[in-house]
Amino acid sequence: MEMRSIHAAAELEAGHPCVDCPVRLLAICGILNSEELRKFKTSGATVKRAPGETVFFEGDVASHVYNLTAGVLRLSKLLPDGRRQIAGFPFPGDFLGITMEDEHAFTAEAITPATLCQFSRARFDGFVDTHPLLERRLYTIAAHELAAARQQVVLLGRKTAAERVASFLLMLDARRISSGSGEKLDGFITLPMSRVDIADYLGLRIETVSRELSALKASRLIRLTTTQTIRFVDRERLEQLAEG
Amino acid sequence: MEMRSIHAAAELEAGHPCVDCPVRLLAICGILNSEELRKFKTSGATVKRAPGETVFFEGDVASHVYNLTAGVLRLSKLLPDGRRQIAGFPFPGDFLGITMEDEHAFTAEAITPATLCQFSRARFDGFVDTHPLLERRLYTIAAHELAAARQQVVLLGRKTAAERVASFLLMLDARRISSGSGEKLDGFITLPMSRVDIADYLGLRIETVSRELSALKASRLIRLTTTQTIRFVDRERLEQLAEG
DNA sequence: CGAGCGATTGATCGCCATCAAAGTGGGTGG
DNA sequence: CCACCCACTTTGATGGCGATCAATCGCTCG
Repeated sequence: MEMRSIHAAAELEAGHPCVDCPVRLLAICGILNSEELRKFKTSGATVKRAPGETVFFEGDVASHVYNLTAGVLRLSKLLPDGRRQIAGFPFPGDFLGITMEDEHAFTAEAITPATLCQFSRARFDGFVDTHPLLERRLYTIAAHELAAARQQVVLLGRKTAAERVASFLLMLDARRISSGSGEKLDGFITLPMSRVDIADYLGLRIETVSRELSALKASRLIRLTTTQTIRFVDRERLEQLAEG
Repeated sequence: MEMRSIHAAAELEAGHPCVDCPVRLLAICGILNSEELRKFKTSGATVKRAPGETVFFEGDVASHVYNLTAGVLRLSKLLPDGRRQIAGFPFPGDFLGITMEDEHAFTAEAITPATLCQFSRARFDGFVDTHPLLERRLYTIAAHELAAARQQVVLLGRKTAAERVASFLLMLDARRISSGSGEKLDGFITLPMSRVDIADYLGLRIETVSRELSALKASRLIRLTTTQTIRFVDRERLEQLAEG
């Protein structure tokens, strides 16, 4: 993998914006060779967002698609009275823009400083038409997101507060992204999002999330190094709890 | 549409099993011409299931994919202690088998008498490889299912019992399938599933579903002709309720 | 050092679950 | 044809989990 990464970078001319892309092989671009990638890239642009800033709002015309190269986002939807549900936390390498609708169904906001590759949807669709492998890749991504969404459906429909929090921690660990540092310390996870975001993802209130984390700590299943850093002490019991 | 249907049927040799398929144009096969369809079909088989019978269990090796041609199914998952969550109700024309995993994540069972076209996954994948339009169609289906799943996430995470039931009725109406009869009576819907199934889809208990339906009836938003047949009396207020 | 925001902890409330019982309808056998 | 049965649904009474209201803690930044 290390080898492939170096090799792929070498294929690209110096100064090509994708040379340094940290998620090049992870993301949809990973299946394109350098010549294709150059053509692809010319139709795009790099955009940055500070924490709290929005990439697009629900209801916006879905005129672009994005590839997240750095940082963490949240995908959320508001009910008329202000209730909020978060449908997911895109991480580096994730693709935004799988929809058949004209408008975005969810708002995408940065949680940490974020960098995205932006492409016009029309141009992107045209590019996909001529690259079957890219279409295949999109299908694979959609299938994975569908599986994740249905997992969240089970969590929200039938799990208790304690089970939801346990499931969430393990899910974050499975992604194994230590936001910011990029390191992968075994048995540790960093929570890039606030308690409010966690609550809105799990269908709970912030006080309940806090209480359940404290309970997990008291039961010696986890340890809270800082508010944002969690160490797994007894992963097996955590997994049992998460599965109900 | 009527014309196209007749024309398409005429292209097929007599006795071809797809001639009479009621969802031919709706389903994935709709994009294939007759020659392709014949090759495709030879790799498949027709299977039938009575209400309550299973098409596949969660955990089963996903050795086949299916196209539902008649009837209604439920996609469900059990937690170890018996809690059940239903992730969706496949209707005629729906495709089953979007997954990148080796095993099915959900159990698929018939709610009404059901008929499915079954294909070996390996053969199906091979067929998809040589038919980009089919791949495109699969991506479209996956995108729609993802949107539906995320809508359910919002419902389960943030809506009240009354809002969930109202949303559910409107969602069924949007599909506009009167199970069994195939008729589309405006302002009526037929519920092919039991109260238990509705409850397990909405993350509620059966008593709560029953109470909320009674409350909607008392508020004159709906009328219950039979337990399985619902008439919309005030759709606008129902929609307001459903959106929170 | 104080202001301010996010997180935690405590006290109480309310929605939906649970427990319980009665109503309804469809199928079967006498 | 009717009586019974059984499963499903509805309605009623009570309870508990997580929400809400409220206070304090603790960290960051000015």
